[in-house]
Amino acid sequence: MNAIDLSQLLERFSRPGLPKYTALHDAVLHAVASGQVKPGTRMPNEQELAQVLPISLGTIQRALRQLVDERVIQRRPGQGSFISDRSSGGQMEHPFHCRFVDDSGQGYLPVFPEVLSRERVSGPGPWTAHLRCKDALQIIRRIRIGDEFSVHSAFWVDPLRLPVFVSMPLRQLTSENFKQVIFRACGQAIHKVDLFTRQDVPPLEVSKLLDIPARQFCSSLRVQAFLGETDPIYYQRIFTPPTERELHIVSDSRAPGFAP
Amino acid sequence: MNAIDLSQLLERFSRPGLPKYTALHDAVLHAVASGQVKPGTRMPNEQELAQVLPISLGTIQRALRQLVDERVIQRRPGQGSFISDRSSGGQMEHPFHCRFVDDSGQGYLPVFPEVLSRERVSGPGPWTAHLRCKDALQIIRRIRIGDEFSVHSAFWVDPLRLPVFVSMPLRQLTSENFKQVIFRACGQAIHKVDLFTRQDVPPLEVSKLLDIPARQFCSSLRVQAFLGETDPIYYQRIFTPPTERELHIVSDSRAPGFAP
DNA sequence: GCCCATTTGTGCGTATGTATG
DNA sequence: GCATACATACGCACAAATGGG
Repeated sequence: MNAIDLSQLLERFSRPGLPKYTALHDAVLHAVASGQVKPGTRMPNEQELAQVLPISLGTIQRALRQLVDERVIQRRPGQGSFISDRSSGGQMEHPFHCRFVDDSGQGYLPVFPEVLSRERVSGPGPWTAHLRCKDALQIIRRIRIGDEFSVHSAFWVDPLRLPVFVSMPLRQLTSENFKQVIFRACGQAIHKVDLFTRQDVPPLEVSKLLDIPARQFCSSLRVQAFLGETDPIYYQRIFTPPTERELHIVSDSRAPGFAP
Repeated sequence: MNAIDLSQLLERFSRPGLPKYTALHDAVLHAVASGQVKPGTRMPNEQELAQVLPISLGTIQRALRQLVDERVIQRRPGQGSFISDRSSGGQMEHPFHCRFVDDSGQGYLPVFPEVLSRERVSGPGPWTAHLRCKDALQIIRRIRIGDEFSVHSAFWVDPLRLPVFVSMPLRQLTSENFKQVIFRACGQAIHKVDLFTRQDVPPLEVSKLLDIPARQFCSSLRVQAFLGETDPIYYQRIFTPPTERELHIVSDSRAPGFAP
């Protein structure tokens, strides 16, 4: 990753009204998300960036600090700034905001998504309150966790807003990371995600697909995702059958929030 | 909340080696956490702070920006900076990093904690891997959610590190917010919380306490909390009986993390 | 609708401290 | 000890949002 590449990326992500530190943040994020730079890669140092880019040192530091907060990069005095391997890693690493812990307790079980259907649906529906649009594009997937069990995912977006999900070939949809697709399409990262969980009996067709008894209680997870802080971008519902596997919620929550 | 009070607080939280923006951040946080300032209160403006405190404008802005990120304050151009009412509110608002959603879907069910026991326990135990100490102080609580059901909480800390939990009267322990206690004792906020959830059968005595059938599956939540980013400070295990109530995980996760 | 004071938000340039190899 | 590179901090200038007259 050299400063020239970043300079070009930066132009693409610069828009009038957008703070420079956000543009730089998004440019780096894109370079990582798209696989253009591999984990471990060293970035140009602050000084060089400040010379090559039309951004001052302090502003560059602010952008990099945000990337550190988000675990996208790591910075070490005397050494440099490096692309972190935790956040993106490879293709399609973690399908949710949560991941199932493997036997070691350190890593995560691999996931294998399979798209079952993609269609426009008319509202009102579960997505309506969050997305604030009547009709939606619905993508149903079955996602195999390791070689142990499958979860069922229903995903809704506004097709007018994200036509990319309509046009993208099904085959590609299978291997794509949805968050990454949204980031590429909107030029903005998903920052806020609200999770709601409870025990629930899934609809019959879901039980059938997951190959579990009818009326078997599952753990249900609703996901409300926002672009930036307030802008609803997708809605999702996931059913997980009973399993001994622990779900790690990456609640990296930087908020203090007082309570035991 | 005036600048003079903050100035005194700031001195208390200033330590050699500690960045000024952290000291200011912690001072404000303490003022909020301890209830000295009420939600909605207006803070002195940037200029005034920069004049009264031995901190420059840019540094003050950095501290305030962090507080905004953490939802402790809100800032509005042309108006000022205000203590947010979401984060702390009052006494003992949310007992977990998660809260049960009420009927309206907007608010949360009230919680009523009850301390069942507090004792030193010898390791190794569930806490050992996280806290990295053999012996621990264990606090068992039953927490009533609304008037509907109860959850069971086991909480472990290192008594050498947080003797306050040993010395505090039981009655006070009941009404205290544990995170707030830790903040007061350590002068530092809990930033990182790892959550792990799965379906599990609780021990018999837990089933009995929660008044549910033996061998009834419950939702189990493990909590690993850190002071700052890496310093383990407490470990907790919570059993929730089957309920229709949704648990809202405040996963305010600012990390982008790519995936649908 | 428009001007204006207030307050936050962004950005620059620079200086100095500190960790690493 | 020394060069490198990040970390903190300062002071300033101007832009942008808000609310009141």
